[in-house]
Parts: sequence; structure tokens; C-alpha cells
Amino acid sequence: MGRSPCSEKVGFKKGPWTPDEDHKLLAYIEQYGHGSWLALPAKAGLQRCGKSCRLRWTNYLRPDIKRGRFSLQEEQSIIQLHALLGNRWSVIAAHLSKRTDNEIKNHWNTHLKKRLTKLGIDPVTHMPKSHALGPDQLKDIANLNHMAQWEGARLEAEARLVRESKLKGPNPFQTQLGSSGSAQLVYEATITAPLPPLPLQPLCLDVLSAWQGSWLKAPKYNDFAAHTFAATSSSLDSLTSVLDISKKGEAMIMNAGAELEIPNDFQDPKERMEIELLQLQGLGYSTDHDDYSMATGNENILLPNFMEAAGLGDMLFDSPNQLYPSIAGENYGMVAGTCCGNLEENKNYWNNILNLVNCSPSDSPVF
DNA sequence: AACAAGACCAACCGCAGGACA
DNA sequence: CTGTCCTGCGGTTGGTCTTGT
Repeated sequence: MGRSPCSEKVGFKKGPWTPDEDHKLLAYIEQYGHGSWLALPAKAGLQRCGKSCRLRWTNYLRPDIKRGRFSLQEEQSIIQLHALLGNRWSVIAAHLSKRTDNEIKNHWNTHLKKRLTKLGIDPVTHMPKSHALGPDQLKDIANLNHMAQWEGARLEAEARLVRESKLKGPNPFQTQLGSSGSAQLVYEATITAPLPPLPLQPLCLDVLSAWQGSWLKAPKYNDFAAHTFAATSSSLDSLTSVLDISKKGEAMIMNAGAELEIPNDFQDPKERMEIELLQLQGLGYSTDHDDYSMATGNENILLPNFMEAAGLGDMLFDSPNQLYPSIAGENYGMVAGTCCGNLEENKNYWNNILNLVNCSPSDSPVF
């Protein structure tokens, strides 16, 4: 593994970029593309190392970058995604349209982290610091952590696919749908069959909105959760344990999606399953428990998307009516009123975090 | 007005890992 | 299979700006 010679060679300029340097870099990339970053500085007439040029381009000069203040929705998304993914800034950035990982990382470190800390919430675990948790709560948190692991892996896979699809060049979906998010890009990258019209998605929040997609009907929830958690309880810390479980889902999906077309280069079971899920969604299948049951006739199906199945998505949102008016209706209210107690507490916990954060804008003297 | 402290954020550093000869 | 090149990523630094005294 070679280290970039950038830091080892002398003669390269460091420090802030001047407008002239920006102009040179921009002009060169617009005309020739960046090609090899290491070769670029000499060709563009810059006294910078390639690494510095790449960073300047990706974090500042790229035309598809959104700058300026973070909106409330963006901040919510960052908090929620960070709870799932931790410091995986590139993955988080992939789900926040037009924001760079560096910008998100800075915003987290300078604003959001402090806000959570001042609210008595551990910004690493996203759990209340001083709150004494009972055994039941700890158990629920363990379950939620496990679900979060699963969802985190899924989000990361989606981000990877988005990156790959972007590398293939300008994306017609992107221009057609504006910033409507990574799910469409993933469809574009992975689906070979003609697609039905895609449902309208809230801007930038496709994955999060997916969590909102559906709740299990309350009576089925407990059976499903028991099945799920029994299967996962042997190794809560291992992602591979989750993936083992996912094979059941994979088999189920194969039953449901005879019309799927999976590229042959996705040999990895996990990756194949991710593609299959996305294709199912693209073909109009819902990935919620009931729809899978209908497709397969099996009531004991394990869903890969535990977060969605257990309703954790809704736990992360404080105001579904505001963000997702199309899905915030009967189901949301029904489940909110019928959830088992501890799950309801967890839901309240997440809601409280977001409420507190939302009620305390960045320029508030409180923060 | 001058200085200090804190906040902010662009840029850097170094490691990890994919691609390729 | 191995070594090198190159890019991507997360953590950190340090210069600049803002706020308080």
C-alpha cells in the first residue's frame, strides 16, 4: 500500500487556495476532467500536490455542492444517520444530497455534537448520559442497536451503489428528478428491467423516508419481533450474524421476485440481497412484512429491513406529518397507540432528542 | 479600541484498500 | 502472488472570524 508522496515531497504550496488557483483548477477540470490527480497539478500549472487538488475540487469547487446553512431536515438526517452509522461521514454524505462528507463532519463536530452533549445525550451512543436504564430498557436498546447495525449496513451498501452509479457518468435520473435522492440512482445502477413510475420522494431523504414506509400491523409485530430477536440474540455484536439471518430473507425474496434480474457480478450473498431488495422495490413490491407475506404465503418471514419492520424509522422522526404527509396517517397513529410499552418509550426517546434539538436552533443562546 | 477566548471550517495527514502491472 | 500507484476516508490541525470583556 503506497502512501501518497504528497506530504513527503517539497516544493508544493500548502495552505488556503487563492482565487487564481481555484480558477486554474476549475478551468482544467472543466476542459479535460481530472484524470489522474497526481498528474493534474503539473498539467494545470499548479504548485499543489494532487491530493490537495482533489480535496479542493471535491470539497469546494465541484459544481454540485450545496453550501451554506444546514436546514432543519438536513440536521435531523445527520443526527439520525449518525445514530445508525457512527462517524461514517462518506456514507452519511451519500444520503444527504449535495453535501460533502467534510462539511457534514465539521457541522457535526462544531454544532450537533455540542447540542446533544448539552442536552445530556451522549453523541457517540445517542443515549442519555445520566439516565439510569433498567434491565428492560437495556434489552430494548440492545435490540435497537442490533437493528441499527442492520440498517447501517444497508445504508452503507446503498451509498456504495450510489457512488458506483455516479462513477458511470452523468445520470439521467439525477437531471430528471433533481435531487430526489439515492434510491433512484440505485435503481438506475442496478435494474435492467423497465420500471414502473417511482413514487414521489421527499428531497434528499429517500432512505429515511423508506423507514417511514410502513408499519407492521400491531398484532403481528410481537410475533415478528420475537422471531427476529430470538434469531439474533446469539450474537448481537456481530454483523455477520445478521447476514446469516438475512439469507432467510434472501430465499424469501427469490420466491417473491421471479422477475428480478441480478447482474452476475454480484456474487456476494449480502450484496445480491441488497440488489434484490432494491429491485423488488423498483418493481413495485413493498419490502414490508405484510407484503412479503402475501407474496410468499409465509407469515414467519424475516425481513431484512428490521428498522422498518419494527417501526424504528418512526422513532427517529418527531413530525411525520411535517416531513411525510403522504404516509403519516392511519397507520402511524394506530401503531403509536398500540405499541408495547418499552418500544413506545424508545420511540419517545428518539422523539425527545429531535424535539429538543429542533426547539434549539443553532443560533439559540442555549447552544 | 485592544486583547483574549472561543467558534468555525478549509485544508492537511496518514492509513486503508482497490486496481493494475 | 507481490509490489506500486492512486484514491477515499476519518481524524486532526491551524488560520481566520466572531464574540465577550
